[in-house]
Amino acid sequence: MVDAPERSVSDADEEIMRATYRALREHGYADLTIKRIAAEYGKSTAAIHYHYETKDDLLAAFLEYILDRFVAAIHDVETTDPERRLDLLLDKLLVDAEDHYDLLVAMLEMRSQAPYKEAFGERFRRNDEYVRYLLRTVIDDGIAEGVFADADAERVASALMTIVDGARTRAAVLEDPTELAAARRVTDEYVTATLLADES
Amino acid sequence: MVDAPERSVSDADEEIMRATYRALREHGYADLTIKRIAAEYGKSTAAIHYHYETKDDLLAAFLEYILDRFVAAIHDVETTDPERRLDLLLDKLLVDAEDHYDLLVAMLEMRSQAPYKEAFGERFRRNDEYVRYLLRTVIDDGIAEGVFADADAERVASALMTIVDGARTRAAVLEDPTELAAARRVTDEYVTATLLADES
DNA sequence: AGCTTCTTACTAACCGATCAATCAATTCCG
DNA sequence: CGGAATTGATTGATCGGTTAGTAAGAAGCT
Repeated sequence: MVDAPERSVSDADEEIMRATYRALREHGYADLTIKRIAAEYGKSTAAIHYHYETKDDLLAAFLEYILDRFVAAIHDVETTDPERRLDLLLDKLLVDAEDHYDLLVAMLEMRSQAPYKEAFGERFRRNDEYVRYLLRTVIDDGIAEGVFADADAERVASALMTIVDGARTRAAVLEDPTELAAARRVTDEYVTATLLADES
Repeated sequence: MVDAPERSVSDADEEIMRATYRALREHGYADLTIKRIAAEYGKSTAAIHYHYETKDDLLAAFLEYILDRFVAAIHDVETTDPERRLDLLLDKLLVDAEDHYDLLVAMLEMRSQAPYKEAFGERFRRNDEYVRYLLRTVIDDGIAEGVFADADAERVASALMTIVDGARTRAAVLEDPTELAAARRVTDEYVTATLLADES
């Protein structure tokens, strides 16, 4: 009953995910090897294989882990006021990414492998649908409350996500984090033009 | 004088570029090996190394080759009417990409390696600046001719490129080519709202 | 004692790159 | 003109290195 330390059964798993995270930021996805993950883990490569049969299994688990963290981060936007909530969501999607440039690059690498790794594609699509759902919902709420003009919430959400992904890709590829802040202003312009175009 | 065949000095180079292009579309950048390029080339791997010292050299040459083709394609937009020219440029950037999905994916892979391969980053930045110059110029021309409303051409061009890159990333990652056409409509909306907002 | 966890040592496959050797075409020279 | 020398292009074999994954047994915990 002395479960005080409460090192849960999958305690090692959590540490391996963290080690993978560090190795990924340090070496990038293309140069992410089991050896390097093991080095961060502080144990042998075989120890990794004890917990995860194949590298693919580990990577799939890691993608689950990292996207769950992302969802958790975006989930703590609790404001219900539609205009404020949309602002905060876009901040999470664009502004917060500035502090994690290495991760931004690595995630772009992983995303570029989606067409070749079905597990990746599936998980990225699911995440995409979740974000789209959040955006569509807040927009629809705003329309229902009358603070947003009548608009096609689905299309507006898609447009915003395209801008978000464009900014992330450009920030990573051009090694220019200011792309994110610039895109944040574009989303504001877009929101103002399409959702706040009141003819009062 | 009988230079009829005219197999130019760098004839082999051209064929290797084409072989690389085929191998890239077929296997993707991550799985692009000299062996696979040689297979497409129809000769041995050593034959590749005879023409290009290292794999990096070959890849740098290929990126030059493929981006030169892109520039050539975008260059044949000769219309001078600003509104029409902007439309055609955006068509080249978004609509035409639909026919080359495999290349779209591979180019995203290569772009994601820009932070690790300075030669890539440099070349991608140069290409980016060229596209930005084209867009800025056509917008400034339109403003000068009075067909576009007064606007910050640099910022509008950046916004359009963010949308373009977002659509390309999403089309590749989500394996959904319709993202491109959808983004094309967003650019139209954006152009209408920022450049054609005449209060006649 | 017995189960979980881990290490050491290993394999098989693949990678980019290098090597000497070969062949065909071209150039040089008497 | 014609043989000799040179050059460009290519092959097959191989090298050193790295990869993911495996096998067998030791350590440690309960």
